[in-house]
Amino acid sequence: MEKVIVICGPTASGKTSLSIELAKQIQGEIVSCDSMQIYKEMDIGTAKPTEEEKQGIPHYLLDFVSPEDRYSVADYKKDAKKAIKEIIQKGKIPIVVGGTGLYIDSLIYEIEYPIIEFDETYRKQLEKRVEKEGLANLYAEAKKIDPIAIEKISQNDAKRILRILEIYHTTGKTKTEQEIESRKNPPEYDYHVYALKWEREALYERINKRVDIMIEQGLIEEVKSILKKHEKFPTAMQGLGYKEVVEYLQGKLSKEEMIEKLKMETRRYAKRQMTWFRKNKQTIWLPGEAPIQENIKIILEE
RNA sequence: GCCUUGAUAGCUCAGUCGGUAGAGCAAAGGACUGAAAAUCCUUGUGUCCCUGGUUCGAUUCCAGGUCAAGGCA
Repeated sequence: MEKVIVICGPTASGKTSLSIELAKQIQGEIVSCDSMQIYKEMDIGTAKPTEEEKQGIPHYLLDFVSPEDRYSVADYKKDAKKAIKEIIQKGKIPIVVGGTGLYIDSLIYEIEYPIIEFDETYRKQLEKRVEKEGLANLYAEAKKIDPIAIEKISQNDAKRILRILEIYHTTGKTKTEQEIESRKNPPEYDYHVYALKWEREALYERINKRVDIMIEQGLIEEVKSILKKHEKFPTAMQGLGYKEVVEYLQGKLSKEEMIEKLKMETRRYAKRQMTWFRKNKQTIWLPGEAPIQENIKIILEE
């Protein structure tokens, strides 16, 4: 089984520089695993690696989706598998790098997502019903359809309640049934998962600094020009840095408040990422503050 | 200098007719299968400014002090 290296870790942990240095030394190519860096035009706020930073290393799944388009794990799984295959065929080693835990899991656990069209009309219909009838009604309905799945879901978790209804509506299957089917196949590659670890304080300091740099580099201008160019953003404007700047541009926050909020939200995001990555017991933890070469040594010894 | 008001959780503040205290926010921990940088769940946090008095018992009442804000000189 071919080996695939996975490098994850919270935001601002140094994944990019580690992965590029590693790729240079082992004839690797990089498959990004980041739900926001996929978008075109969103460069500063997503801390997308620049051409200079890439140092000639090919990067896949970066900068290829319009902010107007919808993109999901299912798309990611398909695109990432294709990229990995291509890299292996070239005789290079694939390095999956990114902080989107859900996307990483779709690969390392080989989760299958059958092809389903997204039913926008039905989603809107459900959202209207939430407004009119209240979420409790839909919760009750979801409970009837899939009592097992609903056990794990809070009565307030609108997204997941709607998803149970959506899956049933479009496939005629329950979420529980679908999840069982999705786990049928064993992983196609030998994934080696590494995660960068930092002391909380040190990581938070890096995050704060990174946000200041983003503002200096012109994040506000970037958001303005995206808003000018596009009208609808099904997911892109959920990105950290984008939604906060939008609030600032709408006059809901002062510039200082916006910057503070962005830092806070980014710290919280990093915390959620760490919770996610801790779950996977086969992950090998790398000290974030160690010299890059030392972490590469650990990876090469595996 | 005088008068008034305030001092309680990391922050903003509520409260205790005297039996050692609570909201929001922040924080910490967790969940996560087609929106995931999203969404959601759980949980603390205390010399109640200091010193003395009254009292079985004071964060609460009284006196003095310190600091802060406002007013008058």
